[in-house]
Amino acid sequence: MVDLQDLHISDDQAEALAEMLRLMGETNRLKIILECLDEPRAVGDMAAKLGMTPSLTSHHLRLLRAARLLRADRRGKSVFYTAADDHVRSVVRDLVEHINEDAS
Amino acid sequence: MVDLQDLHISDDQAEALAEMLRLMGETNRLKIILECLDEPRAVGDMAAKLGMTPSLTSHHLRLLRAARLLRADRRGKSVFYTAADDHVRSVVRDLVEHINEDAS
DNA sequence: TAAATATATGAATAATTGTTCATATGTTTG
DNA sequence: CAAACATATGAACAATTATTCATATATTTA
Repeated sequence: MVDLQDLHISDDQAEALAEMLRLMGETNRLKIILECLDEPRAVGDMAAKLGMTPSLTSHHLRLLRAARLLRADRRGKSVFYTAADDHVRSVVRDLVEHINEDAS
Repeated sequence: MVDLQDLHISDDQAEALAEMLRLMGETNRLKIILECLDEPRAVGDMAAKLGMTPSLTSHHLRLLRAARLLRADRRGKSVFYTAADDHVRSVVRDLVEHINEDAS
């Protein structure tokens, strides 16, 4: 349970939070995040599954990586992306939970 | 606790979630949402506090209202905005919680 | 009812951002 | 080492979006 006071976040925190939300607020990127939330996914596989070019996928991945939402891990020719940490996983899961329980 | 399956949301849901995140992903709008999350706030008061013009504030409020994140309530000359429902409050609080506990 | 106050709206512009395409880099395999 | 494969990158362009400014609407008060 969150107290009212806790909602007063600093300007810097508001900007940081907004940046994270902005990154998640694009459908393609959100889908990418969801794809590689639980297990590492190769760039090409995601591109194919989500119907986008590898190039575009890579551009989005770069933003997500720069923001430390995802991390990259090369295995041979492929590069696998995963959620950077449990914090990210937790945030995204909470959001999905909310969407799912929202029957309105 | 969320099972892996729960993260597979439909395309429509992904778009809906992305739209919500996109709206929250702009610093001014996020601050507006935070302002009027717990108690109704007048447009002018928010504009003054957040250092933005009433016009711009109103434009943002229109988007938030259209997306049913906030609802408007006129009292005399002023219009007060509040979080549309507990779902919205809950989502935003969860996000703020995450930001606050993120000491990394 | 006229003036003052508060908010909303539309059009125009500025700024940001998503996408594409050509090309480069890194890695494996013949 | 050359060819093939996977990903990344930069520049250019397209699309979206934030902001401003002028003006309109709604409400109260003199």
